[in-house]
This record gives sequence, C-alpha cells and structure tokens, in this order.
Amino acid sequence: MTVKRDPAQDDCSIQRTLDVIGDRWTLLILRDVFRGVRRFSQIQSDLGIAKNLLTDRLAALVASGVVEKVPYQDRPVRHEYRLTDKGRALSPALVALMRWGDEWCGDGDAPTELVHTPCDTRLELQPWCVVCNEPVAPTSISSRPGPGRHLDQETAHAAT
Amino acid sequence: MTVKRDPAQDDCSIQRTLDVIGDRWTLLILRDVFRGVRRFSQIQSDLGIAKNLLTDRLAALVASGVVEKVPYQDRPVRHEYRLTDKGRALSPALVALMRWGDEWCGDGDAPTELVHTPCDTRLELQPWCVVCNEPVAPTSISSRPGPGRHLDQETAHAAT
DNA sequence: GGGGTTGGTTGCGAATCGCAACCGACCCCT
DNA sequence: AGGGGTCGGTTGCGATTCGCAACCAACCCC
Repeated sequence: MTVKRDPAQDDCSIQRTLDVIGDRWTLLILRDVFRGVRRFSQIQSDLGIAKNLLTDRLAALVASGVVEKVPYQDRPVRHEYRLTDKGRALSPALVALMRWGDEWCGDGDAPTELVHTPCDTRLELQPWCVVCNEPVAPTSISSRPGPGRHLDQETAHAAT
Repeated sequence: MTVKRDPAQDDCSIQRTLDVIGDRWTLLILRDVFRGVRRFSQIQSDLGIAKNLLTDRLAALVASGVVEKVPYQDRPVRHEYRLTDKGRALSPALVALMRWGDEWCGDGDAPTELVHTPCDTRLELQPWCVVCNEPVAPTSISSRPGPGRHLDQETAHAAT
C-alpha cells in the first residue's frame, strides 16, 4: 500500500493521506460506512470486493484509526465498523469528490444529492474563506511552508 | 483501472470519480500539476514514479479530459500538461484531502499550508451552506436520490 | 560527429488482485 | 444430537499490474 517515495515527499500531506486512503477500494468502503453500511458482509456484497481484500482494507483502516470495530450484539458476537473522529473528518473530502463526479463524470444529473438537513437545500462544497466571507477560487489559493519543516518554495496552487 | 462493479454502483458519483482519479499515483500527479510541476521529467523525478506508469496515467488523464497536453516551446517541440476546467474543479477535493492529512496524519504541524491570497489567511475547508450561511457538520448532511435515476433509500450521511 | 536532454517504449521478475473453495464459531430447528 | 444457515473470515492459485532497468528516437548545441 505504501508507495516508495522520495524522502522530500514525506512532507506532503496529500502523500500521507493517500498512504491511508489512496487505494482503489478504501474510499468506497468509507463511503459505505458513511452511508450506514457498516457490516462486513453488507460492504462485501454492496461493493463486490473480494473478501480477503476487504479484510485487509478494514484491518488497515482500523490500524490507522479511521474506523473502529465495535460489537453491535452478543450471542453471537457480531461486529460493525464505525467511523472514528478521524474518519468523520474525511467527510469534506468525500463530499468534494462526490460533487466533482456529479458535475464532471456523469450525464450531468446527480444520482444522489447531498442535503443540508436543517434547511433542506442541496449542498455545494467550495473552499470558503471565513475571514473574507466568500468562496475561494482555485486561482486565489497559494501555498507556503507551514510549521512542519523543510525548504519549500512559495508556489502558486493553481496558476492556469 | 476500472473496477468491475455491481451495476447498481454505476450510479455512485464517488465510484465514477475514483474510476478517473482513484489510482495510487493519479492524485499525486495532479497535485504536482496544481503546484506548477507540469513537465514529464519534472513530475517523474519529483514523484519517483516509473516512466511507463507516468506515461499511462498522463494519457488516461488526457483521455478523460482532466489535463491537456500543450506545447510550451518549438524547436524542439516540448509539451507540458495543464489542467482543464474539469481538472481545476478538483481543487476542493485536493484541498480537503490535504487538510485532512495535515490534521490527522502528520505530527500536527502542516508541512505546507494553503493561503487565501487576497487576505493572506490560512485556508480551512468545510462544507458551507450558502443558504444558512454556516458550516455544515457531517451529522447534518443527509442524502436523497437526485435527478439521475434509480431507487435509493434516504439515508443519513454520517450518523455515528 | 559526440554528448546531452526530453519524453518516451519494451521486457521481465515481483507484488498485488480477484475468484473460488474451505473453515470455524455460533445460531436455530427438528 | 444432528442438519442447515449466517457471518466473518483464511487459504491457494492464476491473472493483472507494478517497478525497475535498459534501450530509443528526436532534437539541440558544440
């Protein structure tokens, strides 16, 4: 699962993220868990993933603290996989990926839309600057070295 | 690249998204392109990816319209890979994944932080409801079948 | 002509995947 | 007690994909 990489790349959060969830199945598994599909056999039949792979992926997710395995009944003991706080924090990323698929990969119509429950409006996801109180266009994002280490260049995030 | 899947899953935008970018290298390549690393050899040495794989991935990205190959000089003709609108639209997703890695996968300190250029503040990414004008917690997101087809259930997106 | 750079292609061994078969713990039913 | 079913796996094996190294072709400059 881990990609052999240039040591300089250890500093990239996207790299670190993909080490955890950057596998062909893992995000789909997490999508299921978000949707309430939490049991081994449910996920397996929903995704059509091979059981050995599902075993591996779930174990890796538990090991990295994204989901936890909790019993939901005794006699017989059965477990389900639940999101931890770390896992729940992936929600924005999943929403963003889903919205992108809606808009750019489908026939234009969203097969499922996300709704902000309190006001019942369809949810868009956009970077939002709380200071300026406005949406953030890719072209007005730049990056700079953060508190974590190293000599990086200041680079535009999305110049053309 | 394409996962064999239950026909019912064709309707999932996350599935469709992952068919395009859900590979171990593709998002890293796109991260580089966002950062301004756009030439074959630059990407190759930056990521340490094998050249044949990079060739494949770039061709796939061009085929799916996420990046385009444009000449940046004649004599000799050299090309670079640039984001299309479709590719630029992935920005929120990349930002979300990066922020998650910052917060949950590192030593706590972001190696690189994203900045909203106009106001020079660090960028957070959160689903934001434009109607309520407030951030959206995972627990107040639900999903419903959209205009695109099929019989889905109304399910909570992130009930614990 | 020689050497360098860019952007590839080809071939091959090694790792990973997908599928099918099997398993063991536990339940219920007769 | 025995038979059958479900859940959550494990094991083994052929097929696919990956990673690496070697080679290559076009073009530049000296």
